Amino acid sequence: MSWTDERVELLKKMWGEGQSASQIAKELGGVTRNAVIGKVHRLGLSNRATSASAADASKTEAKAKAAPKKEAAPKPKPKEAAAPAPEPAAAAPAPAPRPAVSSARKAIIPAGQPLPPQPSANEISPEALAKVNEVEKKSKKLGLLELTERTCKWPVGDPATEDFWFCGLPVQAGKPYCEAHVGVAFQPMSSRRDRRR
DNA sequence: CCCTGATTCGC
DNA sequence: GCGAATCAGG
Repeated sequence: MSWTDERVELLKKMWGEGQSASQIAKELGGVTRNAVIGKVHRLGLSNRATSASAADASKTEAKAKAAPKKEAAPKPKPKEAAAPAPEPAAAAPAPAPRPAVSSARKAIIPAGQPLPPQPSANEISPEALAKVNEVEKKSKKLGLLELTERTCKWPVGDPATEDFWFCGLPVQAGKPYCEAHVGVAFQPMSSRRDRRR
């Protein structure tokens, strides 16, 4: 397969939509994700706000620091070495559905930033709960000793009885739970707004 | 081990 | 230009 105009267009489209290289490769067919990534680079469209790229970006920067950029180091007062970053949401893990770009090195963010479909990541969606309910049906019912790094560790049932097991479904990226359970495990905001008395 | 993208380098 | 191999990270 070659990179015809149409295929490139589809590549651009999907990449812009935030699809992963493997997904794009699968959709295109006849190419591997490596081919897709390679093409993406050659096309010049690269940086997309992703965790991997972000982490790698810092590495790359450190490695090939030839660009004459000024690292802003505003430290007029050498009193405190480390600036205490205000983290009000310490209690809530709150995984941002939209990973904001840590810092645009060079205005690389296109104007029409295509955001991935984000229905409404707020509150606990009934769908998520239903999903969990369904997941529990086909959970692998693993025992504690059967859990591995990539098995969902969501407990199901009553630990005091025999009706207790762990979900055990495959997790993906370093998360402790499967997709469904991640949805209910991490709830950015509580349904309670303000405690009023 | 599953996945992600980034980079390299022979073709 | 292409992409497999490799690298680096979650």
